[in-house]
Amino acid sequence: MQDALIRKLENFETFTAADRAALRAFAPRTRQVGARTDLIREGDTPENVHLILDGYACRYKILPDGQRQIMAFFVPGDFCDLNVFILDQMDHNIGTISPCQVVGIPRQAIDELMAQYPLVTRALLWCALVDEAVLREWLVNIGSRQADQRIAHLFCELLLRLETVGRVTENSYAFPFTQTDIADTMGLSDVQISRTLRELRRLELITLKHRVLTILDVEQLKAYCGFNPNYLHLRNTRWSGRRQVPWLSDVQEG
Amino acid sequence: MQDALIRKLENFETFTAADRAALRAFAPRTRQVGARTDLIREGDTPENVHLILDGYACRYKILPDGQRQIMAFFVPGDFCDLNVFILDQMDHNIGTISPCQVVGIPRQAIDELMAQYPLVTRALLWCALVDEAVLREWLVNIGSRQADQRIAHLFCELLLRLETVGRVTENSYAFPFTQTDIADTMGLSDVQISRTLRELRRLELITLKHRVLTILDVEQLKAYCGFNPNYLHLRNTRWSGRRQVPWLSDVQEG
DNA sequence: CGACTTATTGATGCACTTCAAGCGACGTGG
DNA sequence: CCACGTCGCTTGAAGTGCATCAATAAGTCG
Repeated sequence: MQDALIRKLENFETFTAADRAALRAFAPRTRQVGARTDLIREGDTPENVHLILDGYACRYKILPDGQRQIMAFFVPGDFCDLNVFILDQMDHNIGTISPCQVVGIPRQAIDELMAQYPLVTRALLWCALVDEAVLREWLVNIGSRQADQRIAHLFCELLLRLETVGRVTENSYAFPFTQTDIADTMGLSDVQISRTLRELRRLELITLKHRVLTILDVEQLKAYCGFNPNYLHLRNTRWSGRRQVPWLSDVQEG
Repeated sequence: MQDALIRKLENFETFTAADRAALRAFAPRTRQVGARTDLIREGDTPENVHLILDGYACRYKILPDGQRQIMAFFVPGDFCDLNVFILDQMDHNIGTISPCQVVGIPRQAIDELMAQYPLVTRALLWCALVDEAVLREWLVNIGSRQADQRIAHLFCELLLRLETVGRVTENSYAFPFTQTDIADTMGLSDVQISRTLRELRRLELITLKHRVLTILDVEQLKAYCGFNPNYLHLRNTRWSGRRQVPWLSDVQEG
């Protein structure tokens, strides 16, 4: 349950027990953060790196006219600012969506970790690159797809990302976002999100109630939005496009 | 002229002569590439890192329906894939816009450079983070601004980025993009680009002819689109948002 | 020079926004 | 316990920013 990060990283790299132990050493730093709380704000000088162990968070900017644009979602196992923390000043905000368990790690601790554990270093680097690839795909999503495919694409992406950290059961996962959150993510109005969800429900592609999203037909939803998972650079999963490795399937238990 | 990279990096880090020499050592690998030529394609396994010494290039994806989405512009001094090259497989394409001078650097050479020159390493890391910040801002741009402000924002960004590598004279810079290029960047139609440019010309904010863009009133254009340069994380320039340092203003000459 | 690409302009259509009203769920305080 | 306000969602009606289609003009290159 707490090991979302290790699970995710082991998608890229096969760790030794020492590697895992080094990562688990951060566990005592875990703290609980309420929903709708900023972890760091634009203009702040970043001190700690934030790791989400449980719950959902996001990266966002507020424009002069008050408009909010969400640029990333963070789910369990995600670092919010592994890279960003080297910059002198935050150019955006990071805040929680739902209540979260967050680990704050001093940058020095990260440096030491990287100095000692090359496999972990490689895996973290890989993660950072995948995060950037996701950001690129979001640009494609907003720039090139219309509302219904845009939202369907997001649902597919979250399914795969949450699956790698064991947060999916029978194609269902927690979905604490409001329609306004989705709107500010997709560059659409909240009204349009409502209408689009209605359409996706009508097509029997999804259900969404009590903050739980269920994808009724994954293949059909992927086809609907032209989802290509290559940008997630997954390995060892049923979605990677590579040969599935059966002896890793026992990793899947939450 | 060839030292766009060093100029850009010295925006972040003060180098020693040895640092500069190490960077200049790649110069012999320079090759000329024609306009509209792919440097690397989706599906390829990346070998070399590409550095643009002269000309403009871009990062893009092609969707199943043939739609192109441009995700980044590269100008002199930019690495196209400093990060990406660690991934197993390209999830997008990189191609030139205009004729370019490109340096192809084996990843091993980058590793060696980083092992020996910590200042250069820091500067390259910084660059990579700024590139990601630019990507985030593009998402904001497409997601939250309407056509005219979107394009104005791009013009402002290019002005600053090109200024740091000495490619701007009297608020004019080379602009080899077609209107279709801009359209595929902004998630708009090429017709809309044409109309928007007409509007920006009418407002006497810009002129654009013979592939040269001139910004007639920088402050007004910035105000027009609400441009905030903080995401470029510039130092030592008249745009940084920090107190201007008068004795550095001589840097401005192209 | 002729062939092709790029840019411009008008007419029409549509995807999405904005505005507004209503509704249910939830929490708070009297 | 109910009254009340707030928040999130839904739905309709009207408006608009931009897309699409199509024709012409201007620029570019072998």
